[in-house]
Amino acid sequence: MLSKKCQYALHALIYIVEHEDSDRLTIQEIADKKNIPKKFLEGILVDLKNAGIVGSKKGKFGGYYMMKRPESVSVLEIIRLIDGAVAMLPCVSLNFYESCGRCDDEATCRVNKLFSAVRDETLKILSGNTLADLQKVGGMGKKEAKKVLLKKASL
Amino acid sequence: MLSKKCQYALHALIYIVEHEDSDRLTIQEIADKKNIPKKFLEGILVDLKNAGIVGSKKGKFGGYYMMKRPESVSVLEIIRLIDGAVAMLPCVSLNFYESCGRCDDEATCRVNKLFSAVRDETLKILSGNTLADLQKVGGMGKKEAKKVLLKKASL
DNA sequence: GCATTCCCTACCGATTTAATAGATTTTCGT
DNA sequence: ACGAAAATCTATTAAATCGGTAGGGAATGC
Repeated sequence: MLSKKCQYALHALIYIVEHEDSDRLTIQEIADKKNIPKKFLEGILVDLKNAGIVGSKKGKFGGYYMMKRPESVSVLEIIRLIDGAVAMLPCVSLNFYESCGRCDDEATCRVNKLFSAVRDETLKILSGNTLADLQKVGGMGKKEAKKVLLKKASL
Repeated sequence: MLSKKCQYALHALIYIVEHEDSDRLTIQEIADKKNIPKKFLEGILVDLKNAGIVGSKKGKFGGYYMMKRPESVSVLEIIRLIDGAVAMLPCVSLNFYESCGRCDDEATCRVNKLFSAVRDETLKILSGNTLADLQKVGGMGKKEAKKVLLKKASL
């Protein structure tokens, strides 16, 4: 499961992308519209800012806006930023690897093999789709959206 | 991430399947061989027993053994039993659904669509492979194993 | 009867999660 | 210069979860 923090981050980002025209969005507005605790969202946006994904302006008429282009921000990078590992086992994680301590040889470990496969399939989808891609599937039906999201992922 | 408990459960089960010939395996032996805290493993095996996956015998020369056939126990069912939801969001979980409270309509929610796709791909692999399938990929190389695991999953 | 083994209930400490509080700094309009 | 509005910083908290332990009880075989 993604943490609430990560879920909030994704929804907040999508909201920001959706409203790129209105050039400053306050924490308060995002919190209200997306039903996120304001103070909690505050910290999330700082993380996103430190990662260079959004920018901010202080003071009156300040607020947040996209820094990177939506088509260059993958969902994967948000998850890794906020939650860390995506893999279901530490010993198959690419970015947060740790030995599991149970198998003496990972190359022959059956569990390792299975969850490596799961990881690969998951990463394909999460790295292959950006905030911009999510915008596009907005109006589509379930089936069509899935097809598009998976096609994107197989590149 | 799977919990340690779930990782222990999978490794323990695989060990039991691998040693089906020696007809009783004690907690102590499994704990030693798989490097799992004995007392912790105790509780795990009770869960697996209550689910009808393994059986046990008390007293001297007692121990654990497989109750269900390895080819009828999917990895998915172990995970659901021990950890619960597999999906990355509560609102896309089939067995542990909860509303996320952020989107007013799940049918049009972009996040929901994306993680539904991830869930589908993940479930295909985890439900399509059993403890017996894991045995088979034991000796294979990475590439070959992956191919087999994914083929199994596409049925 | 005794050793062995599973089984049950309870507990514990550390960490993480989700959230809140309060004070500070920056910025803008007037 | 002033005041309102906004982001920012530091600290704290309450609750839940995780990983693990303790200790006794119950069944079984010799």
